[in-house]
Amino acid sequence: MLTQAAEDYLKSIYKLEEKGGKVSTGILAEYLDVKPASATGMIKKLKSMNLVSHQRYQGVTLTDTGKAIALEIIRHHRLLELYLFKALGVPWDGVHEEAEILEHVISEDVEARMDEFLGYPTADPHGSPIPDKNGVVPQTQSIPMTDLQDGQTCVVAEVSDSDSALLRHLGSFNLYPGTEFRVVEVAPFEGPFTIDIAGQQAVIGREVAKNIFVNNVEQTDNV
Amino acid sequence: MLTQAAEDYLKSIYKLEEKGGKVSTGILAEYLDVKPASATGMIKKLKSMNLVSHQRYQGVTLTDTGKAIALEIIRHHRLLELYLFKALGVPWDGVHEEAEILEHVISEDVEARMDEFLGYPTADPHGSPIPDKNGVVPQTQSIPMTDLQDGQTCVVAEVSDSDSALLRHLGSFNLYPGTEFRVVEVAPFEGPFTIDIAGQQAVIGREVAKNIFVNNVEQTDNV
DNA sequence: TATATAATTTAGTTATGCCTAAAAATTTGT
DNA sequence: ACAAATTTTTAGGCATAACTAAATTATATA
Repeated sequence: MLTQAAEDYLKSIYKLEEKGGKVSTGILAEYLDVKPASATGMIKKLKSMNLVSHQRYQGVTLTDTGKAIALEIIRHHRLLELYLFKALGVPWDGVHEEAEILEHVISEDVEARMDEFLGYPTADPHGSPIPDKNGVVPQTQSIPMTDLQDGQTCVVAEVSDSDSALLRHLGSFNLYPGTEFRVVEVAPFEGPFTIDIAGQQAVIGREVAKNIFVNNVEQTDNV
Repeated sequence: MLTQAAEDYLKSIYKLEEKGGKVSTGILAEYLDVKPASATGMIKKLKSMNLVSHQRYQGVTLTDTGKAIALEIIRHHRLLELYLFKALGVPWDGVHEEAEILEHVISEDVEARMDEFLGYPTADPHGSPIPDKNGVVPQTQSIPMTDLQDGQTCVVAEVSDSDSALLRHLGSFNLYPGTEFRVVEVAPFEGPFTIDIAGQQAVIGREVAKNIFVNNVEQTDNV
């Protein structure tokens, strides 16, 4: 059994690999809020367990085994988020913190039972895809809200899940995955977005918009 | 926040206080499967946090604060057992092991939501009382099955929860809390009990019977 | 291509937390 | 009161996981 810290490192390496290319010790350390030397230490430990590949100064990569474990933990996390949300009514801005702890301790049996209860879901309450039990991640195609233009209609696909204040803010506009909205105006010079959500207007700043991903984009210039 | 080990010590002290009188270092150590020196060490640590009272060579007692924490953990454990059983269908011989881990990590919010979902229950799947959120333990009066005589009818109140093989054995007879049965015969010389459960006869050995507690005992010599 | 800068690794330290064996202290039983 | 049993103290082990400082290696640029 891996320690919680080791699991967190694997999960972080997976996420960093997914978003950018090479995962350097420094980037990993920054992501986990530890010093680079600490990351080097854990990388050596994970390498000795054949969970990562690593050559000095060349960044780190998950092995197939390491990737499987990372996906398993991400699966736990997202299933838990959805389960807590749907079965126990935990507010969507609170599920991340709960899942962050529980993801390391639930059994495979409980995982399978939650999965069944939820009807084998493919996305968590923030729209992030839930890997299936074989580690296959459902693919979605979404673009950042910051790429939208005036007059476009779209559907929220996913929002960043780690800042609960942001989630509460989005919730106050009813801006959840699945919500449709139309871009009324994009203010010039990197300005905010004015959008229309079911008849209600809302102003969304750039920094917030960066955390929102959408799909089903259509041009609907007519009001 | 207490460590898991510290919480386990508090829980164990509570259970030992409940069953017998004085909790000596040796008894506690044996119960937790550690050496007496380890127990002494933890007792000192708990004492420094005002969770136990202790005078050298005189055994250990929970303070009010320590007792409250012990009851909180026991509440977590038993609520979890019932929740896993009812909401997720985990078999009753498996819920103890799961709860043993989760009891240390669930939040108060999740605890409260499980409690609400379950309708503020007072007993877990093995019949053990669930302390309420103020630490009040529902009182029940039950007697060991070994005290029963021929011809008595009773209802299973509680069974020991820590041996899953025993639980599967009882399950094979449908002998759950709430199950009614009649004692057909008590074999002499500390022999086994022959009982009738809804028309099915079963033979229950002394060692098993010691782990079963019953109430609603009535004399019903007539067949 | 040399050198300055940045990133990474190594080595050693700190801190936590729980455990044990052996020796010393204390209590208990007869 | 003495021997036996129990408990405590002492001293140390092991594992995890973080840190700092110094050394090493890579890279960027002049």
